[in-house]
Amino acid sequence: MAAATGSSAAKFLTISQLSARSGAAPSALRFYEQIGLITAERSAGNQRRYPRHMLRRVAFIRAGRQLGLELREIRATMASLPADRAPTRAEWVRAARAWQRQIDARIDELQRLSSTLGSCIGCGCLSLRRCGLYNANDAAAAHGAGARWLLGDEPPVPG
Amino acid sequence: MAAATGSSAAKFLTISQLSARSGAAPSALRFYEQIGLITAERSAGNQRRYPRHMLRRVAFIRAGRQLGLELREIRATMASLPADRAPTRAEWVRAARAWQRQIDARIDELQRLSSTLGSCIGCGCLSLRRCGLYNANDAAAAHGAGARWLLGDEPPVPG
DNA sequence: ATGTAACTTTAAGTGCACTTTAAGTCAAGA
DNA sequence: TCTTGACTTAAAGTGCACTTAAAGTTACAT
Repeated sequence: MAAATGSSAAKFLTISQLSARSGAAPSALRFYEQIGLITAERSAGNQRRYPRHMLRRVAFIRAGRQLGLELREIRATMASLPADRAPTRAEWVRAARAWQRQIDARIDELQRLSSTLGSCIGCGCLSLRRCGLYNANDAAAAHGAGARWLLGDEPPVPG
Repeated sequence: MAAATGSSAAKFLTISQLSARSGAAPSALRFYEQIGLITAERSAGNQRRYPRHMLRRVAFIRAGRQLGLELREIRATMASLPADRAPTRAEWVRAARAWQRQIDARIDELQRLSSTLGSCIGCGCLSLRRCGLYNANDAAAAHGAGARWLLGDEPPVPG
């Protein structure tokens, strides 16, 4: 076996070890480093060496991506976590709660849309005037146009 | 006032009328046409003219995008809707239900992740061995690496 | 008839999150 | 020492969903 591969009890991880255990491709890890999401120390020969707590950090990033968060949002949340050591319990709880709020907001949004669609199924959505969803989406209405008339093909002029 | 702008009771809509009422930019409408999501008839002078039911179709696309669906998924769902006329109630109900299933699946996924994060907050996630989330994410596990060790920095070797 | 807003096209550009490529360097077993 | 896999870099490429630009045409009130 070549390089540092296999020394699983070592203090530092190589990029392929971190990749294998975090699920992020090596190229992704280099990219994360480029944009300042993670950092790496270097070996004598200029290869990246990651302290073990970096695995938690990368896992956190991957989990965020799975939740549909953008890297910039993840970066914002991670700004409260230390880059050079494992977080304390209090630090971790704060960060995790911030995410839970974002997830829950997204769930609310989807549930609202799901129930909109539900009523929509109920009414058949073939007539705007009889559709209870008429102007149901305030966020879109605030934008001026949006999905105000999700189903209708007539302007909101009563009569 | 120039062009067809303002004739809101007309049988056909211009691209800017459809844009204003659907919330999609004219460039987006042209793009949707390019990839076959919508179609347009043409005026004598080669300008796009949309039948009124096209508004429903575009609204459907926009709603799907808001739900986080990709255009290819939206296209798949819309394949069951007629391109040249308003859908019947039965057609609409089928399509809407297909979406509701997708939304609900996404909600389930997020709720699972939210509760994972919740337990995670509870345990502090500073020790893999004591963390109940250990291997909680089967989807990731199935992929080989994934977020199997969301929080830990040790391999899943008990003892 | 004229002015101008709205339209047309094709091609290139944008932002995100990466991946791939190319050319070269490092690490370690045989 | 040699070989080979793992690593390094910078730059270009990918896929998605559009937007912007440039150059020219159409529609319509006046």
